[in-house]
Amino acid sequence: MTITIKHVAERAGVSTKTVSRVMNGEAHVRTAVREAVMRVVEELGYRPNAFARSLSSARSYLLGLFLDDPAWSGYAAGMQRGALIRCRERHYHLVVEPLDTGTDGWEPDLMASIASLRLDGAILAPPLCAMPPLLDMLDGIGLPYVLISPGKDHQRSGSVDIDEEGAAFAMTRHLIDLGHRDIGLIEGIPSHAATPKRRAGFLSAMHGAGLPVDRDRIVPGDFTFRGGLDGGEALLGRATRPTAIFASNDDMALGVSAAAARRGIAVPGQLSIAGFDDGPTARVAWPPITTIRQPVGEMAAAAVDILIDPSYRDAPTDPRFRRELPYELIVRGSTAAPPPL
Amino acid sequence: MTITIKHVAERAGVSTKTVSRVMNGEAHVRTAVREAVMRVVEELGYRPNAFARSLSSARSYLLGLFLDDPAWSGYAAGMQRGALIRCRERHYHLVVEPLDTGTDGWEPDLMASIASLRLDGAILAPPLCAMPPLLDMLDGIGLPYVLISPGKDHQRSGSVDIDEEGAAFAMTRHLIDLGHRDIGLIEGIPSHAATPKRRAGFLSAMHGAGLPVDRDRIVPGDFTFRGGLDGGEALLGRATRPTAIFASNDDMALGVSAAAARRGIAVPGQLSIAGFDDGPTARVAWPPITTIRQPVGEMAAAAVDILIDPSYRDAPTDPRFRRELPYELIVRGSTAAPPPL
DNA sequence: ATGAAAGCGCTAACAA
DNA sequence: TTGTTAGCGCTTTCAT
Repeated sequence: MTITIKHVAERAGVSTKTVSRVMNGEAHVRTAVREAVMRVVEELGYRPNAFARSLSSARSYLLGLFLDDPAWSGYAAGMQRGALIRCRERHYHLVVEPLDTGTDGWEPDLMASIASLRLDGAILAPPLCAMPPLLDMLDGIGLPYVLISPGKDHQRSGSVDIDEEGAAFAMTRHLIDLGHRDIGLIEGIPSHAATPKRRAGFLSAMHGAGLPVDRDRIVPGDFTFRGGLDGGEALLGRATRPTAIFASNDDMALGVSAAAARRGIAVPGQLSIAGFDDGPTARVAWPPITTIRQPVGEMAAAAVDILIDPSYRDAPTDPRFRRELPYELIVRGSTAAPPPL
Repeated sequence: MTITIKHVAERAGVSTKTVSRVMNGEAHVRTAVREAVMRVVEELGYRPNAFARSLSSARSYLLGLFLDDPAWSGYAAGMQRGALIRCRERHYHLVVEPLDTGTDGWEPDLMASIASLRLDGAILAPPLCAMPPLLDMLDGIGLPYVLISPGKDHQRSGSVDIDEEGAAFAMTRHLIDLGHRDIGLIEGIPSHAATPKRRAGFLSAMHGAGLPVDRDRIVPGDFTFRGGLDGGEALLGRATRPTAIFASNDDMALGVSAAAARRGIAVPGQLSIAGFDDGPTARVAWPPITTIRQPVGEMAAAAVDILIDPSYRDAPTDPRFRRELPYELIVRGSTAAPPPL
């Protein structure tokens, strides 16, 4: 038989309401009573039933993490891990909702899930934060949400971000400082807010150093290994090829690495390669990839903190709910000085 | 205001119990009534409150996925994805519980979570299935569970598995068929049930082909890139080195690949490398890794099916709840004939 | 500071 | 085949 609040109340000689107060850390309980109750709780191993609690109170103690990441990459995994850990610390639970916004019909599914679980809030990972219809929908049903690395829409809600443009600038600067003059860029999926920002950082570093950027040095990508391979092939197949390639994430950097290997181009001797994210794959390569560390776990944790903040619901646009976390340039073996002319 | 079962009942002119029956697909409802109710449900956009349902029925419609994977590798991610998708199809929800059994104090946390969520069942990913104390604990509280790739303990409960030994045999055979005679093996973490099985498959293929296996051709590993790198260094640093290395998973195969690159050993020209799992990293390498495809997603889905089966709870040891899914040998660019002598 | 009573929205058991 | 009556275990409201 499961132990309920009644058992505890009876045993402690108080009312169930008092036990409830103690369990929720509410005020107006004498220390002696509080301690007595706690003792009985320990003794009996009482665990409040999450369903009963959610049913009677307005809160569900459940947060949703919405992901649209078909590749289920290290990025998504890191995000989830960070959110999960923080949720547990705060006595919340996390419900992961993988969406496939590429296919039709995701909307009712999501709605059903939200409605039946009475989520207290949601974390939207990119590229979902750049989907106004989704945000509108959430606004419509009054579900608070926090955006991770949003684009323009970050005014309407809390958000956690890094300085994408600054990071891309720093990486490009690193390559320039090594002596590179001709650098190629492989972009990310256009729908990700990070894509234009990373390009902007790249261009501003190049232009700031007085370096021209030829139109054919920027090629599209899709954040996958395959995309990096194709982008790398395109850049390395040109009559004159760049001495460095900046891929907009690590998986694509690995793709470039593979393209170089295929063509017998030594990395970093003849070609420097840079990535972005510092996901698990960046270290699982040879040479290991120079990249930008994005603290995905901490970003997710920060999002949880924001959602749990009792005042968030009423003032989601308050600037203090917009956080920017620091990135870090991680120099590894894939970048070096360009080959002598 | 949220729409409850009462609103639907009233509007449809039936009792709440009838609505409940319709929602749960129970029998004993006339088609006409069922349809009428469904229409109202659609009209009002009614979504049953999961908490109320769980509170009054014995079930929570929640399954737990217990993972102890500090690296949060592609393996764990694939497992989760598979479980998540199947859960959604079956109108269940998944709660992911990352455990750290390496550290003390995980037990009360887990217990609290299980108790307060009233999980209907749990999926135990390796190496948790090889932890008798955990299984005992779950048995103690009467929580049904399914083991993924268990070792000896698979008698006591439902399980989903592949033929680890057969798969390792097939991979070794593949290398032998290519002409390799001297093959190194990098093992996995000893606590994983798969480790001894994969070694057994390796040895039986070698011995079956009349090939000796020197003691120093088998080195320990830990399923990480770093471990593969070290293992590779060890094997490639010997006076005479093997012409092929079979790493017990993909991440380690990548490590071997890196070790080879470091020493200027061409893959597959001078060294063949094989992995296991066919996780995301196997394709994110150059050359791509020859490996064993383990259908992790389907394995997790199968585990969900078993847990949801109404008769599972009463007969967890029934053989029909022990499933073995097919593996597949995936030949990619990392294996080829050995170099001529 | 504490308690009694009344639900939260649903399903189980029983009745009709 | 359908409806009625009690709860599930907790929190809320309102007393005291």
